[in-house]
Amino acid sequence: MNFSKTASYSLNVLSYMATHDNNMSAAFLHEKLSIPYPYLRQVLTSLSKSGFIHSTRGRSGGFAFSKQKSDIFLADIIESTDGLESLNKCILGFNSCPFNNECSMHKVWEETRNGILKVLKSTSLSDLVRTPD
Amino acid sequence: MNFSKTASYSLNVLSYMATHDNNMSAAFLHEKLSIPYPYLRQVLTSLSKSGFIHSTRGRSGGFAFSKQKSDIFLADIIESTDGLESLNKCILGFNSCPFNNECSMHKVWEETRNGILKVLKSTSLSDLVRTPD
DNA sequence: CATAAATGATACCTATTTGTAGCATATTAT
DNA sequence: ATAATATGCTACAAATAGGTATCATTTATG
Ligand code: SF4
Ligand code: SF4
Repeated sequence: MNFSKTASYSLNVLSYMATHDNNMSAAFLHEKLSIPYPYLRQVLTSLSKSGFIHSTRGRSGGFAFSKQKSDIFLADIIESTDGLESLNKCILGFNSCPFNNECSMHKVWEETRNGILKVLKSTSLSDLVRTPD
Repeated sequence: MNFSKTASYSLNVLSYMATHDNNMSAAFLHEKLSIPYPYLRQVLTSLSKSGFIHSTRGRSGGFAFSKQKSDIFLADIIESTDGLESLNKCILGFNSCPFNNECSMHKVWEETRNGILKVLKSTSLSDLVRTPD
């Protein structure tokens, strides 16, 4: 009942970058966020390939946003890592529903997941900014 | 962003049993729910050990509820499989929050997860019954 | 130019989850 | 009694997720 580590690390990295701006190296992010360095490298590469950020190589290289922070929504980040399909499954784990979509969980779960989706789709990285340390 | 297979299978099995009553064998449940038979066996044993159901061995054995269906809440089932702690983590994946618990996701996520918890804690197996096939 | 500091790419290892197999034991029908 | 049909137990295998290690390439700086 939570996102994968990869998704969490991605949110973590991007939200940190969004609130501190400018170019950041993997080594710096590793130090700040305590994400295992080699794993973090992979996550950053993958975020680059997804188009959220881009890299510059060489001595003072690192990663920076490729798009406006206001154009990157949390749902985009989850979509690129875990996918969002899981939010459309029966919470009881049935593949074919024996209750004709009418058991007492159905509606309430539908509303909950729509709520989650709505928040993820309407919150961009620029919306997160509050009191960064 | 969903429960483990073990948790889903457990919900699936128990909700099926709740709406069809009486003693059921693993073989029968396997046929009805298409859960891999050996895995299902393990799940059923584990649900027995958790006290939701009990088994009787031998030729006409199988599994039946040990408690009133109205006393088994979905939250109990999730607790015994995946645990519920995951619902208390920062959605952005921070261990120590750099936003002083004030980023724009915090409150909304808190409300969402409290909503999920509330539903899981207030829905018992007997509440599920609707139009079983 | 040489060095240091960065990413690109990729192969590998480890832990967890999911799924399989087999034998022991219990109970019922015949 | 014996066979059939159950679960108990437990070891193993496969798939996935999480994490590590290495070397090549790029670029700024002295
Ligand atoms: S009605 Fe209940 S069992 Fe059927 S799909 Fe909806 S949540 Fe699942
Ligand atoms: S304020 Fe935001 S980053 Fe901090 S714990 Fe809450 S959700 Fe996580």
